[in-house]
Amino acid sequence: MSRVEAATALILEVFRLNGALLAAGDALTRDLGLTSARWQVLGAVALAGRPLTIAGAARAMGLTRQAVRRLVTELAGDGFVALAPNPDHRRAALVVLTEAGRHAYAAAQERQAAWAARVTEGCESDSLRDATTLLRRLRAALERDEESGAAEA
Amino acid sequence: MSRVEAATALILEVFRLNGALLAAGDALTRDLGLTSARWQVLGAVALAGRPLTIAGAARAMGLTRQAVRRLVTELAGDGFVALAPNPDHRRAALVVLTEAGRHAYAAAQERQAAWAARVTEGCESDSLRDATTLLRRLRAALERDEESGAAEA
DNA sequence: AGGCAATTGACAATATGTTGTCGAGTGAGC
DNA sequence: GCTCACTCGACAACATATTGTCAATTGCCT
Repeated sequence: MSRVEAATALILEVFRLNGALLAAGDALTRDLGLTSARWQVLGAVALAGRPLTIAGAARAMGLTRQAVRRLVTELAGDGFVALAPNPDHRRAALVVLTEAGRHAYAAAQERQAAWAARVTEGCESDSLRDATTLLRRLRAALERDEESGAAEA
Repeated sequence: MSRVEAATALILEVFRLNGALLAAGDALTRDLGLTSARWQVLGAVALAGRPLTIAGAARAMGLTRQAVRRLVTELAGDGFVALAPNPDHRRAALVVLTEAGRHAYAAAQERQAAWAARVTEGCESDSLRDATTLLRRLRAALERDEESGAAEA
């Protein structure tokens, strides 16, 4: 199997795994009023160390501002986050977790830890790390390729 | 870093890479009238070895029938595929590539090979294979976990 | 034959994410 | 201070994919 074939197989598996992970995350957090996407937003805000704007959270998650904005609007409507005035920028409010948001996120995180331990049973930590490193490198190369002359090929 | 932390990092990277791959595939095939999703449907049909129904293609791709149905309807509208009567099942028609479909898929495949060779430069084939194997195992464990008692946890 | 469970395509509702566009706000350079 | 490029949130349009539901079809079991 050539390198290109191996890469193609990896890509297709990433697509499948992505779908399966989203489904698993949805199931894991459904009764908390969360979904995979909403949970990930809470995580970005919770783990940032400092308050984030919508655009900042989007950068932290690798999504577009617009996608995160929609999720934040919904999360705010459901009381998981609130928008606090930003002293440094009148227009770009800061997304902060409410008590309910912290609570839901903590519950989700607990479940995820148990779940992750379960499904990675028999996996070496090193293998997981190696795979992560490879995917990261691949994505870096891919993004480099895009912004270079790939468009006019 | 614990196994759970390593798994979490891997999961987040899968989400990001998935998004980046979709964007790259869209850019790669835009002028052919394709997208990542449509291209993948053509691939499933082209590589199956035998004619596929919509549900069969969905299974081959790891998506739902409904998602594939929509794409097939659009692809048929654009002349990339056609629906042929299925001798074995009056209701479930067979998806077949048209001449235009074969043409577009071949062009996309050529570009993808060059692209994959470019972005995997410096990656060992073995590393790609190992990562694929790990992701596959992870997904298998995940799907096993779902259908077992994970829902009532 | 007759019934029944599983599969299939269709349709609807919803969630997620992208691109494109716009005006408001910010900050650096002049 | 002015301008100009950049960033930001908002809005709209669209692509992708899921769940839920339904009736038609099929094949198995009795």
